[in-house]
Amino acid sequence: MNANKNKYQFGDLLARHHLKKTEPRLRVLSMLASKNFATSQPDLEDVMLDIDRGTLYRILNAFEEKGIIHKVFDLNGTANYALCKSSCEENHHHDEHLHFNCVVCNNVYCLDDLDLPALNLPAGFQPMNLSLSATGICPKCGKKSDITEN
Amino acid sequence: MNANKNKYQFGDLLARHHLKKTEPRLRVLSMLASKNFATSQPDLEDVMLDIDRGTLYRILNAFEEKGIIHKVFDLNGTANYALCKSSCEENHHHDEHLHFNCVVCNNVYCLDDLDLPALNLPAGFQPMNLSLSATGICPKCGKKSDITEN
DNA sequence: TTAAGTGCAAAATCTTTGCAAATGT
DNA sequence: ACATTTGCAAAGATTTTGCACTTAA
Repeated sequence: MNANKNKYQFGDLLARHHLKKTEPRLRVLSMLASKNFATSQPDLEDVMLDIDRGTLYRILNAFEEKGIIHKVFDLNGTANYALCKSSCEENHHHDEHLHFNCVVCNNVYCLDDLDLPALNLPAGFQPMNLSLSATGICPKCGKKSDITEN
Repeated sequence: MNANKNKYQFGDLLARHHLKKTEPRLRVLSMLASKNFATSQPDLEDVMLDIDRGTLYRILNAFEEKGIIHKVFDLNGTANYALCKSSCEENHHHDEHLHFNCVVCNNVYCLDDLDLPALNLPAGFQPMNLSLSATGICPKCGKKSDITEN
């Protein structure tokens, strides 16, 4: 079963980061794992009404500090969270990263495995991390409007 | 005189957008114009203690709606504001844009006139706006640490 | 003169924090 | 059994809003 497999994986993941395997944490992890785009704190809260808001903040902050998830800001400046890919789980995050912000559904897609073209910055700027973010229409919303037009 | 010249320019700018030329607005404009990086609301507030906080929010929102300034979020998710370049003053913002986020001073530099390399997105994603954001060390902070190392 | 903008104060949000009870190891 | 984590409630911070007064056009 996938759910069980994930539970093991998540338990492991938490253990590796010296975090106790608690129910709220596992639920946050599986929620984030189930989506291919980043989820905002309000959205998480809506789905997990029974988890205390303060606890949710603490969980998200802890996960972020440990590098389990990363935070991106959407068009409204709201923090959205996504699981880090395995390659950035241990301390250093990916160097290059594309975030696609859909103007319709407002979801943030993390398109990690895209090779970004080289970039030449003005003199003196020392980049540590590049992230390209695009706004536009995501496949899901693009499809919807096609249908509407029929 | 530069100050006077700016006042005229800003008055004009406001008029073009059907906004009254008020003192708080002119001060916000000249503050933003004086920097080559985006300024956060808290920073603006600190400098302009005598302008009411609510008014400041309203001014910034009005400017943003009119396309006079644009908003970018820094590493902490705080909104930072910068004057739009002339090319994006009228309604549509620049398509391509580089924001450089300094991890030391936390300033956000808008490096507009940089040509971004072409990018190929996964199928279905329709980009409307691309913006590359980098984190790293800005020239000013890079220089400081050089000196410290001597 | 009058519509728009400001300042002040109150409300609505959003986020963090302290502490006692519950939970994982 | 003990250190962590949770839930609840209170405190802080941030942002928005209503309204009377002021100001630019």
